[in-house]
Amino acid sequence: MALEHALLVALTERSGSGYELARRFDKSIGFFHGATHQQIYRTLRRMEDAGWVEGRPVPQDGRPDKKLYTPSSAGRDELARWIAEPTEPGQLRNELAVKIRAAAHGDRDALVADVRRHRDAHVERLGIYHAIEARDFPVPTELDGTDLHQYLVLRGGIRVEAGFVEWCDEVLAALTAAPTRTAAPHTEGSSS
Amino acid sequence: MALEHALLVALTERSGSGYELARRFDKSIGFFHGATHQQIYRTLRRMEDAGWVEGRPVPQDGRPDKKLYTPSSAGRDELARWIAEPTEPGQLRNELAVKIRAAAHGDRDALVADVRRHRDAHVERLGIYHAIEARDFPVPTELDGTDLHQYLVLRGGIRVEAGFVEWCDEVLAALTAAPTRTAAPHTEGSSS
DNA sequence: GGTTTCATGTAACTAGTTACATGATTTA
DNA sequence: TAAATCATGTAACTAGTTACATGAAACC
Repeated sequence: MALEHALLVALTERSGSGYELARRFDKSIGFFHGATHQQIYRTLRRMEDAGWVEGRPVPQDGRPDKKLYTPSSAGRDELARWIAEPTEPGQLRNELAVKIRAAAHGDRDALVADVRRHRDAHVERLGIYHAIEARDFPVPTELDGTDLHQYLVLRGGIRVEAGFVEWCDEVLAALTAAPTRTAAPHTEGSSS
Repeated sequence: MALEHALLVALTERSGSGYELARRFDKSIGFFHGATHQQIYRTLRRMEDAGWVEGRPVPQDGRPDKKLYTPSSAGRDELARWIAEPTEPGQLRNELAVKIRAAAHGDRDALVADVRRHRDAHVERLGIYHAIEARDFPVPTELDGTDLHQYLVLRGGIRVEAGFVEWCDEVLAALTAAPTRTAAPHTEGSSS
């Protein structure tokens, strides 16, 4: 499981509560490993039981106590162990791809609309990533340490999102240019 | 859930047993939605309970009976309904990205070796996809119907894999060219 | 006075993984 | 004779999702 290790990385960079980690995940590691707050709370408790992190309750005025987690030396060892261990490339999952495969068995116009929605979503994400790149890493050749690693992950996000946009464009071009000859063209409301 | 729909697509194209579907998944839809045989068997039974498919036991000589599944009209309706429904772009998951973020807290050489392994794996997959493209789709402009949809999904696979290879190259160039200044360079066996 | 933020939690669920079992048949 | 293929299954587990609850504070 990588969530534990993703949390260890985040906590090594800065201690935090479950709530704070859920926030931080939304805008960095979360690009490549999302997690809901419930998952994070549960995993942090498991990690505490395993002795990888120490949770210290911090009373607060006006608002509920928070539990501040800090990695233990066992946690830091575990993180180093995991980094040294080879990772499996892992399975891609893409529902849109399954849908495109299914296109012959349903409403093609609806599919085209959905591909457009995906294209828009990827364009938006790409814009966010480019904005982060321009703001935080204007001179990438001088980067170093954690800054460099953050930048490289961001570059991965940019490549993946740009790739999806190009793929959506290719799919749209193919699906809108050549009407499928298996169904009658220009026919609205196909009856089964 | 998309596995049910992925199975419906596969069964609409050709009826098959759970075992056969597990095989087929390895080399087409499975590129974008892998599944183990247990998952497939379980899902097929659930789909049969829901009336989306009909399973007919087929006795065989010498080997165990197989159960041949065929989509029902309710299943075909469900597939059409699902295609018309918008899909969420969904979360990326990439363990290697988490590892790169973690690179400052572990053995950098081991990470570089792991990125190389990933690069090799993606190059290999890309080679497989290119081979399929050249063999099955030599003239993409003349494609049509299910053939076109298969081709478009394959194109997505090619773009994604090529993107990963380029990303790995970028990461390797950055991690091997500039030794991290946070740790002493040329030092073997970093003590904590 | 209604929404958003902070902060954590329980409970019930769906999805996916790993290990193991059966037993005949074909291939090396 | 050992391994792989065909074909399906049970059982136990880990991972992830969805819905709901609590309660004060700050913001509009």
